[in-house]
Amino acid sequence: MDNQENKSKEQLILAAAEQEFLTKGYDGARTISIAKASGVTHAMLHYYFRTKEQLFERIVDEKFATMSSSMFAIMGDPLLPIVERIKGGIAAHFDFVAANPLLPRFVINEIVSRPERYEVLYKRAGIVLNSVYNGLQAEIDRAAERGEIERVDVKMLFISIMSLNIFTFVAYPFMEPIMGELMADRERFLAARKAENIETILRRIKKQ
Amino acid sequence: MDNQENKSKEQLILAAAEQEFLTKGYDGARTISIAKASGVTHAMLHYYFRTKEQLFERIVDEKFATMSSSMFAIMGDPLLPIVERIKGGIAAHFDFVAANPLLPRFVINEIVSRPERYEVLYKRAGIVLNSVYNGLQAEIDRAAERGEIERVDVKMLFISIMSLNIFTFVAYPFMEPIMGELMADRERFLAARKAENIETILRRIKKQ
DNA sequence: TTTTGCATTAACAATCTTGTTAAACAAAAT
DNA sequence: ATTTTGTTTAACAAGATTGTTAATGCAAAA
Repeated sequence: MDNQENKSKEQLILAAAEQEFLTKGYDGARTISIAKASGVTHAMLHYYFRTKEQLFERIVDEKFATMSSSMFAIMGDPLLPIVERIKGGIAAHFDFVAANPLLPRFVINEIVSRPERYEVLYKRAGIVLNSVYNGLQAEIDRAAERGEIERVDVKMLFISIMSLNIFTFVAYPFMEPIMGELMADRERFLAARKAENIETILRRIKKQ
Repeated sequence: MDNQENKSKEQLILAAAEQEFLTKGYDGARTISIAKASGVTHAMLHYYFRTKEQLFERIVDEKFATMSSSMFAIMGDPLLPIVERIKGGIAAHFDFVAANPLLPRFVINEIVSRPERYEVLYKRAGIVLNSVYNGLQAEIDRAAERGEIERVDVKMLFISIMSLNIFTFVAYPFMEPIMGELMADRERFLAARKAENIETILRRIKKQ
């Protein structure tokens, strides 16, 4: 037992479940369609994961972890000078979201539809992030005092970066048809968008 | 027949349906729970709207119209000088989204889950918006030639404005618990955020 | 070889959800 | 007064979806 075949079967179900849940959400997902997509019988899915709920939680846990690590990407490389650091942070975060384009919508939908469930998880994440922000805020304040950049609130800056980067992907299907040629070539558009987001944020912190 | 009582009953169902669909989406919504919320029997809901699908479409139509008019708000007042116009456009759009905070997530989710359904609607909207953009782009180009502002792509600017304004509300439940005191007072935070978004965009177009 | 324990299947049970229908009802029109 | 028209209710039908179970297979351990 517990051989490669088993592992692989469980993995197959998880992979199919991830796809199904990320695109259709909990309510839209069908266990039978997950089973079909992973090539196992419907009963097998329940044998491995007992309930749809439990299968879903496996996916949610992983996705929440991925999501929070994406937020640390914005921090950038602490060894670089502050402007370079922020520049690299934006780019890293953008690439992260580009590699997981379905993630933000999924996480946001999940939190909106069952907020109580994540309260505990959240309070903790909030505390961790807060101390991390404080460090960066201190560095920004020092740079501002040296006259290198404008004095800004790091949390506000983070929200702006996330807004610009995430919205690009969350709203892509919404905007693609109404933006004409600008978005016709996806790769080209994403590269332009990434540069635009960096430019927008750098101008925000530039000393005037 | 067709008296006030009837009108009011249909309206009650529509109001409850709007709330249910906007918060839970099509799959998560239950006709029986809409009926309960509006104080009519389950059969009555079907009597008035035949199917869940038809009831949903009534809501979708209205919401899509609201959404597209929100996009025109970004245009601002054509009589003002360009910088003031953009400033006013951002503020108007922000207020619009603030008044309909559930709208963007609903529209995006709907488009992602059933894209084919909105293709036609979309191609038309795209054409309209395109010509509108062109007008504004021309004005921006003239102002840039006079050296008043930086030369920018108006579509990119629009995406940035939408990103900053919409993400604030879409991700509010996600960020509220991890941003600590910054978001503790909602009114205060939204006012600060609105100012921050305007500042960010104005700096983006400022001549350096 | 027999036993043990997990894996697998097929059939089924229970519940939920949408949607229908027939009958009762109310109000207005004839 | 009776017919007509639209409203409301209760009961039910149909189908989908999740989850269970009993029987069987199969591979390793004893």
